[in-house]
Formats: sequence, C-alpha cells, structure tokens
Amino acid sequence: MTAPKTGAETLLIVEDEAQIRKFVRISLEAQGYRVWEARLGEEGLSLCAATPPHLVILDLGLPDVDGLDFIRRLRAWSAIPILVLSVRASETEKIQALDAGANDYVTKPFGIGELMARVRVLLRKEERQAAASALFESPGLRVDLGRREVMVDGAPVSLSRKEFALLALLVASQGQVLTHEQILREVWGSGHQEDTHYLRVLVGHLRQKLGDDPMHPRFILTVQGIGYRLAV
Amino acid sequence: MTAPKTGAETLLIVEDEAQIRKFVRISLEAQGYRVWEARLGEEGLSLCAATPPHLVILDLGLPDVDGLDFIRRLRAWSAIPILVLSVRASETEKIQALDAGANDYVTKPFGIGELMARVRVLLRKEERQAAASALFESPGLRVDLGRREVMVDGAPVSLSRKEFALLALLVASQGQVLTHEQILREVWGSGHQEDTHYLRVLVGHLRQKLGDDPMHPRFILTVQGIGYRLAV
DNA sequence: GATAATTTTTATATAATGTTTATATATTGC
DNA sequence: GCAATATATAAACATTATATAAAAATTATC
Repeated sequence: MTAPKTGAETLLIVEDEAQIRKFVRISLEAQGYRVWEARLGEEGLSLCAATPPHLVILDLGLPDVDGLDFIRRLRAWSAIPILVLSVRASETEKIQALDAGANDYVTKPFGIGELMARVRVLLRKEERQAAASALFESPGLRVDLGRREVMVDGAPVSLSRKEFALLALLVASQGQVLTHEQILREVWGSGHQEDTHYLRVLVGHLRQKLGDDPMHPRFILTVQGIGYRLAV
Repeated sequence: MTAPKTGAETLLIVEDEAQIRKFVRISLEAQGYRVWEARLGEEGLSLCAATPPHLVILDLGLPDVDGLDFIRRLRAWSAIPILVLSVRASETEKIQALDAGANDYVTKPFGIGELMARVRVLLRKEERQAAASALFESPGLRVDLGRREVMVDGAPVSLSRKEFALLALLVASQGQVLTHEQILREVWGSGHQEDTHYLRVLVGHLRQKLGDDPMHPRFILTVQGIGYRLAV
C-alpha cells in the first residue's frame, strides 16, 4: 500500500471520491501516520472490525451506506474516534452526526492544517485519567488509584513507578484489551511503540509482584498477538 | 441525548461579552446543565482550580489573558475539556488553539444547536465504557468485539489474532456473504487474494475452536464457489 | 556520594501461531 | 456415474510471540 511506518498511528479514510481521498491521504502520510483507505462504507466497517485503526475519517456522502448508519453501526461496539467530513453544511445534519457518535465534524472545503490539528486532538490521550474511578476491586486484587495502593489477597504490594502506571492503565480500561502499542505509548510515551520487549519485562515484574502465574493468570491476561488485559 | 441529566454537569463560560454569555448560558441551562460564568481569564482559571467544572467554554478574545495562555495554563494541570468560541476564523489561530490543548473550536456566528451538540460530544466520555461492550449474539454464539471475547454456549473460547480477525469480519457483515477475495484482502492484506488455501485452513481452525461441524455448521456457513457467511 | 532500587539491554528457552504440503472428502456440471 | 472443481483437515515446518533470567546503565534515596 504505502510506506508503512511501524509504530505510527493508523488512520482509516472512508471516502468514495478519489481526489479527496488522495489529498487527505498524502497530507496524513506526510505527518507520519499510517493510512488505510476504504471506498465503501461496508468495506470501512469490516476493516474496523478486522484491524481497528486509531481514528476513522468518514465522508458522510457514501454511495452504499448512509453516513449516520455507519456511525451507529461502528459505535455499537467500538469507541474509535470518528471525524466526519462533509459538503453538507446543514446544522441539523451536523447535530445528527455528532449525536450519533461522531467526535468532530469538518465541512468541505476545509483547510488541511485545521484538519490535521483536529486529527491530533482526537488522537490525544489525556482523556483516560478523567474516566478513571478511584477504586478497583476484583477477587484477590484491590487497586486504589488515588492512594497508589495495591493489595493482593489482603497483603499490600509495593510497585515501582512504571509497574504502577501499567497496572493503573489496565485498571482504567476495565478489562478491555490494550494493545502493545497503546500501552507503550501511554507508559513510555510516543517513540517507544516498538520496544515490545520493555513491556514483556515489565509485565513479568508486575506479575511476579502480584504473584500471578503467566500460564494460569488470575489478574493480567495475555492476548496473543495483541496485548494484555485485566481480568474483571 | 438531549434529555437533561440528573446530577447535572457543570459548565464554565469564560467570556467578556455579556450578550453572548447570556445567550449561551440560557441555551445550556435549558438543556439542564449547571452554568458558571467568568468575565475574565484569571477569574476563570481560579474557578477551575477551586471547583473544577466538567467543561470550559472559552472565548479567545478576553481582555486580560491571551486565549492561548489560558489554554496552556489550564492544561498544565488539568484535563478538563475546553471548547473555544471565537470570531477570528484564521486557520493558524485555530490550529494553535487546538494544539495548545483545546478540544474543539467553534467560529462565531455559530448555530446554537451545533454548539450544544459539540458540548454533548465533549461530555460524552463516561458513556464510552458502557457503549464499548455492546455485543453480537446469536443462539450459542456471543462475540464482544470491544473486549475481543468469544463465548460458545456460555464457555469462553480463546482465538488467535487471525482467527479473531476473521470472526470479527463475519460478525461485522451481519450475515452477508463475504467472498474469498474480500476476506483474504481484509485479513491478510492485499497481495494474498489468491491464497485461498490459507483461508480454508483458517476457517478449519476457527470452526474447530467454535465446535462447529462443517457438514452441518451452526455458525460459519460455506457458500460454495463464493465464500463464507455467518448464521444470524 | 554511596547504596539500593529501578529501568534498560542483552540473551535465550519455550510456546503459540502461521504457512506450506499433501491428501481425503464433498459438490457440481455434464 | 464420472470427471472436474471446490472444500476440509492433518501434519510437518517455519516464523513469530512470549516469558524470564541476568547483565549493565540509570535513577532515586538516604
């Protein structure tokens, strides 16, 4: 397809007009993003299911699927941010799209710089901490995010900074799978998305401190080829 | 979505023009939000520190503090969503504000309906977890795409990356037939569209893990000469 | 500034997955 | 019924992913 920069964020453009697709694609790739394309809505939805991108840029005027349907069908199971592009400037349509689950709405013709800025906003990840509830409990494990306290079977466990960051991330995701990339970006910062071995070592340490057996883990579950998730 | 919330969210308007302040305030209160006002930037910042609101609506043209400074100073310690209102439509300014940490940027004059919709988007975050775990169900099979969880007759089944990608694809197509080519392109990427035997092996594995008999399949149906589809 | 704790490297064993080859079975068109 | 084609699956092999140990480097703590 294109120069696939490994470690880069993946964006999916769902757009039938070849011209706009190319234009947006080139701009995004210049910023170092990996870009996939879909000409049709069904194709876009399938791609999201098979290999979820980090952001979807959606044209509302697709030939096969109604734009609002697309948003609703994706939102039925996924929280991937959606940025809508549209020629129609009607306020009603904007409101409908946003309420259906779109995260932003840009009207054509648009400035490419603004589009890029809005993409950056949607990929920014400061939102997670806001949603984090203070206390997590599951059989045997108890994590107090506010106090930075961890207990396993009633006994306190002291974790290092990174170990706690990883556990906090898993806790905040409520059992959702986190990909290696996601974890690396959030715990080590962007630029370390390929250092998967860091993660392995850290998970090893954390499991050891939690007394978790990797073959039959109680807490941190391995999802082969994808990442890790917390048992809830 | 427009239904007023109990335990209403608190919004802070930072705006010096009384007219706009009042206009926005009344619209927000009509939606059931609690609204605070600040005439000056400094006032707004101290309010955020003292009793953090759930969202800040910020006018960029404040008399005392530069808008970008406001955003940066708030972002130094807080992740409260910021929606910027501004008369200036210059793209550069939009980009600067968004990159400084604003979450959305609306240009005056704006439709109040659109503004409300964008407010809802920024306040939506908590719902994500609930929405993210919607699932696909058919008799005996249950697939949670967000959690990557698959259950057959109540028992969890663990799938490999490709196996899950294939199942997710079938699920996302809602029982529509997927051709060999389509599946090969989406799961293996373009360039493998003729490796039909890959697909056969994979379907075999998947069926085995799901306990599906190919002669009388409950889940994955063969469409001779064309491809496969999911029973729905 | 010395010591301990943590993090990053490096290296290696093991397990899981993916690909290929081969072969058996079923389906379709004639 | 008999080729021709399409499908299923078994098993060997190659590749990739995972876990973990132990070193070197860095950072924190007293």
